[in-house]
Amino acid sequence: MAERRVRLRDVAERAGVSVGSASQAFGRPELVSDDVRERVLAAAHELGYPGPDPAARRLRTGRAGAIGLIFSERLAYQFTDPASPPFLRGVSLAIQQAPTGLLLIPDSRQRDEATRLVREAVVDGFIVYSVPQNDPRVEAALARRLPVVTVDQPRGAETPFVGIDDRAAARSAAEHLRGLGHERVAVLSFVTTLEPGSTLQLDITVERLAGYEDGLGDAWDPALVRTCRPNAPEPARAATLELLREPSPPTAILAMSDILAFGALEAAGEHGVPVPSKLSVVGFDDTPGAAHATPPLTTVAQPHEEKGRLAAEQLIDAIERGGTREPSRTLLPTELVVRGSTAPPG
Amino acid sequence: MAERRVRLRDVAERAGVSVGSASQAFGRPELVSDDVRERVLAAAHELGYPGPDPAARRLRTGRAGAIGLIFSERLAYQFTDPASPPFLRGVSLAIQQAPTGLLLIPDSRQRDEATRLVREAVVDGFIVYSVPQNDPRVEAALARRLPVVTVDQPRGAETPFVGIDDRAAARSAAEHLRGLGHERVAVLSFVTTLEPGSTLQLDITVERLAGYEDGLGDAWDPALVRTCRPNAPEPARAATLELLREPSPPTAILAMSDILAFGALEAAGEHGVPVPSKLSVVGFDDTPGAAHATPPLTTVAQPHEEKGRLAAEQLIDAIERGGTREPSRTLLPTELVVRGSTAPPG
DNA sequence: TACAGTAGCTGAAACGGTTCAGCAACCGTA
DNA sequence: TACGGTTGCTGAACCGTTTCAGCTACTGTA
Repeated sequence: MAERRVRLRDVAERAGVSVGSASQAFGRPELVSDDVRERVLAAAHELGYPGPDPAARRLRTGRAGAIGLIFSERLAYQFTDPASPPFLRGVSLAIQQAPTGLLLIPDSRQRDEATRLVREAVVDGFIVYSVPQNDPRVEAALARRLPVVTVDQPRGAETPFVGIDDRAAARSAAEHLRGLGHERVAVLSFVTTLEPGSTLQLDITVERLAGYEDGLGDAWDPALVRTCRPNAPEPARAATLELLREPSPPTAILAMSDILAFGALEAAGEHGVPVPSKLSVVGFDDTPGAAHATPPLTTVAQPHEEKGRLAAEQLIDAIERGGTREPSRTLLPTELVVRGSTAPPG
Repeated sequence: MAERRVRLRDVAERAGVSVGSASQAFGRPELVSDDVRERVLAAAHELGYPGPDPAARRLRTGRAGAIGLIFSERLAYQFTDPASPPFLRGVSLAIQQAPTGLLLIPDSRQRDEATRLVREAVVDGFIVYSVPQNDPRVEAALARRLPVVTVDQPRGAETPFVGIDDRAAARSAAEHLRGLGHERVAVLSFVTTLEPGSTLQLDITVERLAGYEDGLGDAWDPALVRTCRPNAPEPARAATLELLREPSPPTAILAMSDILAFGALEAAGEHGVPVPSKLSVVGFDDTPGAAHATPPLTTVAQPHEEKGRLAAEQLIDAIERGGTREPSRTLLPTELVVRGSTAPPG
């Protein structure tokens, strides 16, 4: 079967014109006469020509018409994180303006498969979204010599950067609890490196821990820090139950995400500890569910959508300007949103 | 500035080998001697060669290494719909196996811009996700003569199809209310066509309306159908308030999405109508928030993630098999999840 | 020493377009 | 009639790879 693919050359031949004219008929119709254009289009139709091959056009013109998005975690997992949709919404807003496509690059179990995908992506630039330090995919992206914009982490990337001041944001949450009078404050943390002992460090975890420590001052107690993996309610629930069962349980909990905070609330309910009178909980992200939780969650709001939009806009801008540009650094504001899940220790 | 791009030819020259060998050194290292491979890699390093150009490779090999995803609505809006993340999670699961990239194709204000993006996408196939009938982007995708899989709608697509039986699912929700004894049942519906009077029909809306009618039987009253646009709580809230203010208000509401149902719950609260004792509400989708709503929402669960996974798997399969295949039709099961938002009329 | 077999390299032909210099034909004007 | 100016078409170069037929040089065996 598989009859030969129809090429522009075939169309030109059938229409009785040169391939050059045939190409114009599709790409720059104003350059050819009506007569030629119609003949070409008719021939294309008769032959079932699917239109100029994108790959070939790309090769010649040098523009891919898409930007690549490199995520931290497995792609599938990424879509369980409530922070992703607003971020992607922001990115979408920007690429609809261009307009340009968005290529999601999945992670893969094998590290080298993953970097291969980065090397082979047909894109004009990359957004690196919250990726650990020393991730080989970032190096692969940089090696492509295309414009790259980093979001959230890695912190030290030699590219334009868009993010928040995680340390200050975490500090504000901790100070809030401290101001209420809490002395025993536990922390539900993300992992600090992706695999134990690896160099794949997650900068924002480190930053936020530092911020919590800043804000808690002498109330900071490393023994009350629990690492939750993955970022889901269940591990947080388990960790919280464990904390509550201790001889002198914490009176407040700082969670690095709302998701973790939800797990904590769940555990408190199960254990019969009323929130906020006996236990205060602070989240991070201000996801849509936070306001509707019971009790409504006190949390640190950060502008996910804005991050996505700015990152994509900066990238598109860099692509259009032809790349080179000194690394800029955009830190967006965060805000502590005080709701019903925090109160003085009771 | 802009020193000339480094090509494989330059690397070969520097390493003192033919371009053929240089190509092998990258792509099929087992075919060249260690000596050549090392010389090539060293030369590449010295010259700052970013690796074989993906566009050129694609042209030559004929594989794009990515699949395209065509959404119904503006991309940005799409990420406000809670059904999208699980769907994308399913797609991600499948493409991580391959592995292959996922190109999101944004809609654009101008219709022709949008179809241009479809025509120019460097992909091996398309997933059409919940797109209206006669959408020109679907035609553009079909014209590419690449494998296409349709999800949800358009219903009549001449491609493999993955979806649910929307009519039966809606009927089950309506029958539930009917079984509880409700006589006056309102419906919060999606729009039926994208623009008023256009031929861009949304099949699932039509199907679900038919299902509601089936299930309600003689209790079906077209005057109690309200169209909510967009799919967001606010329009549903407004419509519900309006319904509740009528002389003889409905005792139950069928909503085409949980999002709409949430708006209805909100309105009921505002209007002082207790749910479920004075007003029953049924949603659709069983989104994560449904179980935690107050009261917990009775809703029709549908397997979004499964849809995404199956669609992507079928597409990848078709691509690997070289395309041709008779259109299959996969209808996934739905389930009415009865929670606390429905009760006999009181 | 002769010869078959193998490993490794070269060179050129695709892949399917876009772009552009150059040319032919035609127009209007003096 | 001569001539500058348009308009529209052709043909070929080029984009940067991969692939493969064919060649060379070497290895091992009889």
